[in-house]
Amino acid sequence: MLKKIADDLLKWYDHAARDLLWRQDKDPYKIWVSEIMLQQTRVEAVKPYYERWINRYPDAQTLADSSEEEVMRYWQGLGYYARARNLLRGVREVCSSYNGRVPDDKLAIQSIPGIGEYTAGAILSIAYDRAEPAVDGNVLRVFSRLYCISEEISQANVKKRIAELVRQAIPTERPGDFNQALMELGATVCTPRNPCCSDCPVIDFCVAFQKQRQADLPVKRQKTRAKAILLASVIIQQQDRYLLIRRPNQGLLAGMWEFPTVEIIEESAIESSLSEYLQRIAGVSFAMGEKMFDLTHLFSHRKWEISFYKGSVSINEKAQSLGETSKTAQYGWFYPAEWPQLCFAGPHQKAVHYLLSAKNNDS
DNA sequence: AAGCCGGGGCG
DNA sequence: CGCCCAGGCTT
Repeated sequence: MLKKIADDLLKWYDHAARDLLWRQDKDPYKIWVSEIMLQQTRVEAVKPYYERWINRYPDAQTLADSSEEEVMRYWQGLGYYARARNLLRGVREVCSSYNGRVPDDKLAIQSIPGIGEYTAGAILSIAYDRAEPAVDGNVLRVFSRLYCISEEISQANVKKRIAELVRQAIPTERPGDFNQALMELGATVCTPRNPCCSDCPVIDFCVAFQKQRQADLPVKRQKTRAKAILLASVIIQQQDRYLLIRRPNQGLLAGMWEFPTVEIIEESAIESSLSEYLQRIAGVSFAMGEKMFDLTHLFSHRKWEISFYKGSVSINEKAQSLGETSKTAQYGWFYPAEWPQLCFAGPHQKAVHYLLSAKNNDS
């Protein structure tokens, strides 16, 4: 029975599998990169990033030798930026402690930063032909339906049970293809909404389909809604350069650049709040100008509503502050021509596009 | 166990 | 608009 599921699934996979760059060889480093990029990220979004990445960093050593600054630029726009930092750390660890070879041991590989339960199983099965489960959101959904599991799937014991069910079904011949086939099925047929059961290669084994419960599964607890936050940002220009500030090294959008921004607590206190902030961060006196535009940006757990204003700083302190720009500074004055070299926080990247296109229309 | 961490596509 | 995605780490 389990054997038949694996056979049918693999037969389906052999003709239904999408042609993806990272499926062209089993280089553990390349599989690793693809799995990290694919975490919580759709295949279509990953494609261009993966291609550019492999062209620039074809092997672990090349990546290990690169600067975090540059690596972050190659990741810019993909989201979840800790993934890139962990990948760089992990690759450096592999080069220094494992002689450049990605470990094939479950315990060792899972101790590498950024590689957890799922990614460990994915790399071991795909790159090393090891019969390890790789249980991601797709597999949880597929199995919750196959076995009609109606408990909440984020619970640790439910995940563990599903991992064991997968383990029992893994064929020894093609464990990597089997895991990928499960994910492919979840991504293209056994989808979250409107699963296409008529196309399913394992419909005969699906308990949820037999009970017509597939639309009710998997059961997930509801997430807390994104909290709205009001922000004010200022565009400050001095002699063709603009003031930018680097966000703290921890937390949301860590270490990325943005226009000076404060949270609006009191509508009437925007200017004083910005003044205090700019005095503290950059040591300049500030005067607010006209409003330029509004912008909203939705994260998974937060919603930013930003108003952008023009602003200026006092002449006296200008000369002093213009000299402060440096790569490691928490703030700096940059020409628009330098902006493309910087990692902007998502919402501010939108503002940059707006400003640059407005500039081009002027000239 | 729950919260944090991005960005985009889709119904 | 809300949901979800080839999750991992921190608290």
